[in-house]
Amino acid sequence: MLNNTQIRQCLDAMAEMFPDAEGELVHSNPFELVIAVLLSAQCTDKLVNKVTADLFQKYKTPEDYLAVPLEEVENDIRSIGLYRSKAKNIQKLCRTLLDDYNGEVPQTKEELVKLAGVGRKTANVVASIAFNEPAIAVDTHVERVSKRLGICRWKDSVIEVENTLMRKVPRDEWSVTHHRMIFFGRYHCKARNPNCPECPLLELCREGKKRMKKTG
DNA sequence: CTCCCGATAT
DNA sequence: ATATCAGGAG
Repeated sequence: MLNNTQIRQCLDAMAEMFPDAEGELVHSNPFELVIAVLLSAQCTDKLVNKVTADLFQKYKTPEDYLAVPLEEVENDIRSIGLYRSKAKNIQKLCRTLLDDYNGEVPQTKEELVKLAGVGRKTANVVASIAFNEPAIAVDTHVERVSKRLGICRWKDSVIEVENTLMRKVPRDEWSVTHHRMIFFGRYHCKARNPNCPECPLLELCREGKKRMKKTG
């Protein structure tokens, strides 16, 4: 496991590699962000942006998504994958916004996770990006990077990873760290073919050293 | 735990 | 062909 100094090295290296890391989901208000993040589950941001380009032209409000049959929403997001459950969740979420929140997106994580299709990770992303609430959303990249580097243990659950990061990273760096870890994971410490040979963190990375030994 | 599920990289 | 993609619900 890495000590606090080594974790600091990780954060600094990621900051140097990806100084401009930020969310890549295109949106112009909290409602669009919720829809975009919901759609992004098990799916790349690039593909989500391709779909929402048309989607957000057609559907501006919760009422708009409820004014058409479920099959029409399904069809409009089909290329995303998991489209049946996501379409159903979108309409259910819109119904809740109208019934319980006056058509607005609630601002706290506690309220956000009550919405259909919004779990812990999505709630963290929305709270962080739309409402400036410090949060570390643990997705597949954050989890993989944290475990490979040794910031947390391999067997840790998503919530344990999140708690460890919140404990080890200063609160005012949570959101930016979240984005940098995602960029680091997406473009450098990739799931399939991590770029260990050119990694500034190789010397303190247990997984990286193991891989370098294996593949030369 | 399983299921949802199309697009993409390898 | 197959693993993986900014997960969540049942």
